[in-house]
Amino acid sequence: MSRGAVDAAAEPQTAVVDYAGPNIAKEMHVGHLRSSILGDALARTLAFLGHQVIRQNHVGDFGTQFGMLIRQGRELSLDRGNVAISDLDAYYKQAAQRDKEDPQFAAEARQAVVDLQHGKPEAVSIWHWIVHESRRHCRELFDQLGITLTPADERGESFYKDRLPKVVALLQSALGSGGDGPDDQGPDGAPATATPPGEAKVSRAFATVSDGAVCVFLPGYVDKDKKPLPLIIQKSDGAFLYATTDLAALHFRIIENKLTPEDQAPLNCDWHAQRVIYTTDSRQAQHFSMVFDALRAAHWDINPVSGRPVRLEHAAFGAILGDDGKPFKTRSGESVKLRDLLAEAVQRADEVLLQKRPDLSAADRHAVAKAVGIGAIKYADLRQDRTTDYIFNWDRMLSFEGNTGPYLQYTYARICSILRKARQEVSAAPAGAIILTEPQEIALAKKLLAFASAVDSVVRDLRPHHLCHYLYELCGAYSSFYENCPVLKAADAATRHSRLQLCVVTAGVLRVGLQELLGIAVLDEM
RNA sequence: GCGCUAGUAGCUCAAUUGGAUAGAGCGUUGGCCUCCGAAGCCAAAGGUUGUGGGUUCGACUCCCGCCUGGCGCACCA
Repeated sequence: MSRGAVDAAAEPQTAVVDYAGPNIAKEMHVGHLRSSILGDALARTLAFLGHQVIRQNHVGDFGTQFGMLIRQGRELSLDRGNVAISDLDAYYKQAAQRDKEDPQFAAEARQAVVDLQHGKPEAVSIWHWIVHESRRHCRELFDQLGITLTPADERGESFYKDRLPKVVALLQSALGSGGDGPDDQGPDGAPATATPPGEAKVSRAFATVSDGAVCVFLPGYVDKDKKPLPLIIQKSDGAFLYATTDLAALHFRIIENKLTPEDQAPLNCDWHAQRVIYTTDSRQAQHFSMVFDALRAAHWDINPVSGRPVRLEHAAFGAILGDDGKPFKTRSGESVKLRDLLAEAVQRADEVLLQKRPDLSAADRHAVAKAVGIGAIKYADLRQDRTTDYIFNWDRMLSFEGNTGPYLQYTYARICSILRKARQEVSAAPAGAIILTEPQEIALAKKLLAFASAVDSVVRDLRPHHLCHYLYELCGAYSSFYENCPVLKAADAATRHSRLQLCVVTAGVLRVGLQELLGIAVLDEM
């Protein structure tokens, strides 16, 4: 019962899960929570079903903000290898403050960007140091959260920087006009290009220059004045943008599939993605819609191996709100640091355990508190339909009652308790049939059989809350069974054995579902 | 203004994608520990699914209008 009777997918796919990583110059905050938890649950579930999953942490590590950070870093040059950025936010704020107030600092910061982009060793060295420290910080939090991202999964903006000019050039060539490429007219009659009169001759080109910026015009997108809305891939000053990097990343993941000598991150398996999933908040829905459409228009969405279109999905999610229904912030209006949030969860769980389990040693209690506190946060997030906003409430998620992480963990621990006792009493586990007579036994067995379809709906719709809902109902079915059907004290040996088997299977499904698929730790005792 | 999204019990959320009497938890009320972990179980009360039309044998779900909230809409990510 190691898989809960779930078969591997008939047609395994190569799927990229892009966790849409944090901006590396700042400390991680509550805004990164859903992306990490959701992306990881999806990656874990896809992998469990036998798909080849390529996890990607697409960190923001090459933006203009690095200019001032590098400039700031120059003053910490002594023993840089031993200096840690203990508080990235403070460091960032300090740099931003000086950038604002000190014109000379700002000028040097701008120069530092150029230095970085030209590979000047001094700037690159400081950049490496900042990135290294940030990476350490991220890894620490991912470890705490039980996120399966590793350093090898990290490809940020810097990874794609050398590919951006080529991407723009390719999109500017006639590439998109071949075959059944985009028409010059959108379906609603809107022109597919907004090329100024002087440049009208490039109308067959796919990407066009408008107001000095390289743009891709796609049918169906208009701005406030009903004029065609471009996807800008190169600014008028020559700089590249988020959309450029996303297109370059998609091109790399689907088509390119090879490294250059400069690339730092390894290519640990054959890419050529058949499915690409982004977990970012819903505000970016239009951005991804346009990027995907641009990719399709360029025919870059065709997998070179299968010749079939790649499944491109934006697993958008809503905001985390405070009790007042407004974005979750600290009392002083700052964004909540992820580190503080996790610490508070563990602390609160520890306080509850102090009441419930005064017999535990401090060390044991803390270990349980960690699993319970982190699990509570993750479950509270995953149990909600990702597309909607939800209200973050400590008391609700940690109440240990009702549809919460702790309740599911508790149910699992209770089963384990029975199994421990059974092993003590049973010398040899006899093979035998499961006999279903009591209504609670039948209900539990039926529930167990529904596991596979719950898992399936997670990857079909990218909705882990279906699995949460299922696991919660399974726990309810088990609890009813537990109340009404004695296991260890069953009337006869066959019934006892049968019920023990039901316990084993239920525990197996809970362990797989919670721990392996959702990334929520289970405990034999709590 | 245009687009996306949401509105379901006092509160927080579901509803297997159009199926039978709209389900849970919290809270409220009442039961169940000499019995495998009561962080549990059983039961009750609580609904004109924002609103007005339409399609359908059948609508929380699909279509149209309206109301309310959130978000987005040319060189940020």
